[in-house]
Amino acid sequence: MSRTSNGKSRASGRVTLAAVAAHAGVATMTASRAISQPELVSSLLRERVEKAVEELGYVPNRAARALASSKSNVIVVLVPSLSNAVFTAVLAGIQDALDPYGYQILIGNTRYSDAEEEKLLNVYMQSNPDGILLSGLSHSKGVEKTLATSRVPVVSMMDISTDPDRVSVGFSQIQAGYQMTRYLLDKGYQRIGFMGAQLDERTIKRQEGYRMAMAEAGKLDPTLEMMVPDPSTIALGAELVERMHATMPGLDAIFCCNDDLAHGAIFQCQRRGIVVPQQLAICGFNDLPASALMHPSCTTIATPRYKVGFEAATLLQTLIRGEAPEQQHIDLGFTVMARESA
Amino acid sequence: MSRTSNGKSRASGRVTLAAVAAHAGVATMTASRAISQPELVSSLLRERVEKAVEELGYVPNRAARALASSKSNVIVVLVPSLSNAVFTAVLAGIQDALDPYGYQILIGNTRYSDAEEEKLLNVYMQSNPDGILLSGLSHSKGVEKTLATSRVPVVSMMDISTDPDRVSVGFSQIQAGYQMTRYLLDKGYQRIGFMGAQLDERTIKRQEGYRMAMAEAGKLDPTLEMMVPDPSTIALGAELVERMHATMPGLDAIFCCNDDLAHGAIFQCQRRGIVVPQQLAICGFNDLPASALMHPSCTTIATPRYKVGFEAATLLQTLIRGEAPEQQHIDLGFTVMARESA
DNA sequence: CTGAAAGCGCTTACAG
DNA sequence: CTGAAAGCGCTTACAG
Repeated sequence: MSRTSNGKSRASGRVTLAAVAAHAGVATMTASRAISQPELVSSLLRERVEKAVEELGYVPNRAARALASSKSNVIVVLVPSLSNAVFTAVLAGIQDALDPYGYQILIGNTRYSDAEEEKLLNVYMQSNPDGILLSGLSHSKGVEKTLATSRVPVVSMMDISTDPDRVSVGFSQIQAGYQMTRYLLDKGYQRIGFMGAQLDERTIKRQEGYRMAMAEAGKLDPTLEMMVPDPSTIALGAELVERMHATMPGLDAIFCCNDDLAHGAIFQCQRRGIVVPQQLAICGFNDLPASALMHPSCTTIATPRYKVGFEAATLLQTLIRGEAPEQQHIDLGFTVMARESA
Repeated sequence: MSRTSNGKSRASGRVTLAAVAAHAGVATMTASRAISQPELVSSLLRERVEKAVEELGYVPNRAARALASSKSNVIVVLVPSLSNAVFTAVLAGIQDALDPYGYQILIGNTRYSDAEEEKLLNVYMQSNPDGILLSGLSHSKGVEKTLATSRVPVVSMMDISTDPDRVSVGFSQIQAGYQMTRYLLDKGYQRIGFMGAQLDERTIKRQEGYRMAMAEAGKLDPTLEMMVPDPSTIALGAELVERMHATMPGLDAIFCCNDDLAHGAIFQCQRRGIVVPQQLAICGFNDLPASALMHPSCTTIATPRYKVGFEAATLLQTLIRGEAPEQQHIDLGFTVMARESA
């Protein structure tokens, strides 16, 4: 009806709340409430507003709402990889936990780089997020500073911290590395190698657990460790098992820091006629879907990645509401999956 | 300096552009320009503004910028899955193409549901996106309507359309299904089955290509098709190969609609002692990393998924700038990867 | 339960 | 090259 259009308007052309209100014959304020807090509006006016919304095809402007309310309803999630099935499962858990609450999730892929993480965080801070989910416990000084000055609630995922100033959801990467190695030792393997790639925080901690167990058994031998900075892939696992087999005499088992490497190692052994586990035992970490089904099936550690995402997002909401969490650090544990390959 | 703080302020507490300007002794407008279009500001003032930004730790408010400029710098991407490596590769391509231009990417996971896609799109429209990237060519009426009325540039990914009102980047799913089947026929296989899951648009089109080739060869037989709506997984491939082998007499090859199913089928054959490809040939679709490395290696179709994302995002930017694209439909092709399993 | 006014933090459109 | 004014489309904080 009352379409004000003087040539020099800056209006976007979209239907505004004011237009809806005019159409419904109420004040803008009433239209706003009818949409956001309908229980505060009489059913008569509420229905008129709803009808106007429908007829005009009104779409709320999120930027305007965020600016006026200084609540963005945005949650930032930073993960090291999107191609790694572990983190897509974490994301699924986050989405399922947040879905009913109308948050907009901003996903940042740090590509395992602290510098990239810092860059992404700084960009995402422009969106004034209500909360932040981070992967891992160790971050750049810049990230620590940004988080400290912004006072936005943060939950760390994948590992568990003991820091009273932090909130974390995950499991002990060191303990998991330790238990996998103990499993191999208990099975009687003598010369157990460690295959690590990417060299991110989690790889290093699993290696630390491996070393603890090996030292405890009096079998620690640094020449049995193969650590490379390349991204973890099946192809790399195939290549490294070849190198380890050739250069580490007497090697009878390999603890691969994740399942991709382990699968590649198993495939390569099949191709080369090395019988797994009789000639060489192989185990991995994460329990990806193929691990249970490949032949031989892959011994590994099952990790609660979906649950990590779900619980972390749930905990973050508690913090956003300003409530104190029941637990600041939630240990979701892990399970050794004994299968055919080791 | 001039900190105005009367008790009833609605200010967020964050450092504003106005504060930066005051600190630098310039007008807000000048501070704005020094940040967004520095070439329009004298170096003297520009440096004073930069210093103020640094000293105050200014973080721009993206909502305010979006509202004032009615440019969101947001690009919406809707994919059917985040756990499927195909779409994470597409996303990587999109991110690499968009990264230099400061867009914020809003990723929506439709979970292979048209209804979910419609819901997500409606929510994301509130962010007033500059452009939209969609997966596939077929969408709900609601989605079509929203896109038509909003007039936001859209590029469809994964398949190629011929519709002059659309813009698309991908390859012909039908042709790829046809060529894979022709490959099997040329190899001499007689009774070639089709294993399809999820029953999404792409599965259906690959099946269509399979049927074309089989009919052409006079070998089309509907009893050789196994179609189930469940999500495609390795476990499902293992289960379905078992059913097909048991119920389809004389079956000598299976075209699985994707690599997950094919890998599961190959693993299961190994477990059951069915020799691949001598007793049963298996091929897949997409060329996931494991396909080249597993034993036997998996014959499949290599798809340009990273490139689809990259080119689609590049094309979208052309549309956003209001330019006419050189080509409205970009066919990136595909490659039959002949390996050991078929 | 309803509404008029002011303001969120920026940029546009002018003017000089 | 610089700046004062107005406005983007909502919500907050009041008042009635």
